Amino acid sequence: MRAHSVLRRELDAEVLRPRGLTINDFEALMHLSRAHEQRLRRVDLVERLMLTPSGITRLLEGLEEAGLVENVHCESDARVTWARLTENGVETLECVGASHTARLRGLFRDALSEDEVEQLSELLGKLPGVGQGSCAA
Amino acid sequence: MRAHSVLRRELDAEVLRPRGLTINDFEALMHLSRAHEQRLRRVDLVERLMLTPSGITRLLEGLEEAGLVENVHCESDARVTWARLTENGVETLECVGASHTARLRGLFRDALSEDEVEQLSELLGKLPGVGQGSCAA
DNA sequence: TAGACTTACTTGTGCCCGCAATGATAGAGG
DNA sequence: CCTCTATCATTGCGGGCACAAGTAAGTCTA
Repeated sequence: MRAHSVLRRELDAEVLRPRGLTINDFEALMHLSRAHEQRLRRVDLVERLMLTPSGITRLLEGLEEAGLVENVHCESDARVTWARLTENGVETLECVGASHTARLRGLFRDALSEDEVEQLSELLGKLPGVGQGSCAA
Repeated sequence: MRAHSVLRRELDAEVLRPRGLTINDFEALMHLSRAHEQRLRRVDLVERLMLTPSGITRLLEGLEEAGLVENVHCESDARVTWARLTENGVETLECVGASHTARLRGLFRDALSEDEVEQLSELLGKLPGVGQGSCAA
């Protein structure tokens, strides 16, 4: 719990806040950029970010307003609306991504060896519900 | 990050919500119960719970309203107001505490061996800013 | 094909909490 | 004794997110 608080605050303050983004904004962009055709359904983001559907709706509202993401409605299933990364979104992610992940790595590397990071990752992965789903960080 | 989300939600939903408490409420009570004379300054709670002063103020507002904590003003330093566990607070903590910590342990024990829990704790403790301060959980 | 159920998403509401600004007290130094 | 700074705490404000309820669309069953 403490570990999470510390890391989250650090990342948030140093890298994202200056650009007006939150950690979840960033992770959403990250997942989109890796997805096929840079687009994902709401439900997919719900699972990947561990938020509720309503949280995702509001998060994407903000991202769309910022011009980083756009809505594309699906032809085969009218219930789903794709969230797709815009050109602008790709660029922003490239700018922010480097310093974000660098900082993240830095925080761990400063404190832990390569092996220890590996161990930690493995241990946390064993916790219930954590195993599946690739993590942006 | 995923690990934290999963655990937190689990604990919150199963044990605390039915009693109208949050995880931070619970941890505050926990720290108070261990403290000398069941009382702590705001700043001490700030550090232990990793919240900001304003967060602690509001949190204690709620606990006081619920009758679990009471304010006692310090004679040697008029700036500080002790937060002290009430009789009612002690009882509530005893009721909730058992099932909460049991569940917490259960979540880890199901997934990790005793040694692994130890390893995990040690690894996380190495992260910057996490080391100092005893954790309620 | 009608009705029941599931799935995908949105909206209203409210809580928790951080940030910035403020007040109040304590201690240090001239 | 009187500032000046550090420390403890609270308040106004806003954002992020969960919960509950609602809508729309797909799927299954008879």
